[in-house]
Amino acid sequence: MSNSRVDVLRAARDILAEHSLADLSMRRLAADLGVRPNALYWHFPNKQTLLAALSDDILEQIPDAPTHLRWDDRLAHLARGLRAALLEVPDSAEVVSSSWASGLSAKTIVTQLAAAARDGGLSDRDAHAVATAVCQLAIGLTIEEQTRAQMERLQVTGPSGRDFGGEFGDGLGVILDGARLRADRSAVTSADVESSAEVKRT
Amino acid sequence: MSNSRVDVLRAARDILAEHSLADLSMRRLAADLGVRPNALYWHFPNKQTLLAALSDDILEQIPDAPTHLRWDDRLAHLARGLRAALLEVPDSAEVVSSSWASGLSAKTIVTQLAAAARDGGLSDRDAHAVATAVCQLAIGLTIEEQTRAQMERLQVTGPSGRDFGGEFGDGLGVILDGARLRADRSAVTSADVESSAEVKRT
DNA sequence: CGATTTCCTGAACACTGTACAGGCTTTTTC
DNA sequence: GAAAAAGCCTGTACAGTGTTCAGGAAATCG
Repeated sequence: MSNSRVDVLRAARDILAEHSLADLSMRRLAADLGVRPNALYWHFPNKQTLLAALSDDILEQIPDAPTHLRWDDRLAHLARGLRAALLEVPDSAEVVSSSWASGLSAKTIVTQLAAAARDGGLSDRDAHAVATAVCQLAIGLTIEEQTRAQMERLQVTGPSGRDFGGEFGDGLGVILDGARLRADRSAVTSADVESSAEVKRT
Repeated sequence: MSNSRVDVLRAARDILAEHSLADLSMRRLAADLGVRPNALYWHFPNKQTLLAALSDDILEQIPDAPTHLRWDDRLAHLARGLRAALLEVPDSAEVVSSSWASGLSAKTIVTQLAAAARDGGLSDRDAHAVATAVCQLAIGLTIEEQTRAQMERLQVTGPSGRDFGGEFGDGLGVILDGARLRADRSAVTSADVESSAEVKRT
């Protein structure tokens, strides 16, 4: 009869899925759970941390990259997984964005992406740079896409005519090219120092 | 005695500068202008479009890139100008992000960045991809930075220890590397077709 | 002068996140 | 099996939010 923390998160997800972030109020969420609004404050200290937990929840759906893939393909795989996970839940990109900004959520996807980049021979700095560039691109573009989708649903605007999937693929391609270029560079500069150069390109 | 549209925008900027986005309510803004809240609805149909105008206002401060620079340095110049303009006004990155998402603001910086990339010989698609990657990186990272700054100001959190300037520089470097790689590619593939190849790299 | 534009007021509506104190069940412990 | 503790919720309330509507004063223009 009583709700648990995961019940709350599931209900929150459902509101996003069937309505929008604007409809995700503490009152609405409580009503869907058959409970008074302040009951939610037993599970979460405030709305912000609730949204952060929801954000982590959504990003946990990203599948791990197959280990047999080359590092750059693994990067691409994770990146597309991130975008797919965001697209799965309407307005989730905005939730993730503000949760990352508030520092209340995990950002494990960044470390996963960075790990893949490091496998390509990139320095920690470069690997982290690639990871953040990919994440910001995915999140930023998806915010735009999902906001448009919501506006179209409310009929306040017609179709944008933009191909967000294409834009993301193009941007990802540019970043990956940059990453590969740096992988090559570090391969030649460390060839006489490192012996276990696992780089197998060209 | 009566306020004009630009007065409202200036007052809104001041609230961001001296307080935060959370303090930028219609009531607070009206109070600062010595006016009742609903008076603002003569100038703007709603808060969203007010914020979009504010966003355009902030991004107009980005200086044009010197024409004597090479295309990639011009790109870097514009990118740093974008970041600098955002850092000038606290919480402006979040304002710009939601204004872009709502489609109510101009995004001229994207076309400027894309134009610079096209000067490097990139296709329209690639140029646009580079421009969006740069913008999303700048905006996304600055949202995090400014949110942290606000939290530190309210003492809810200690210093993050992150070097946002460095992270931005690194990410920008990766994207620019990707852009340069594509510039080189299109230079060789179009060498036998185009005669006016202005690319002067290596 | 009258008409029009520009800017504002007063009052109200339907919301929002959150705080405090207290109460009922279910589970754990001695 | 009684006592204690967890877990989850209620009632009420506060202080704020964006926005709407009808109306009004003051400046500008023909």
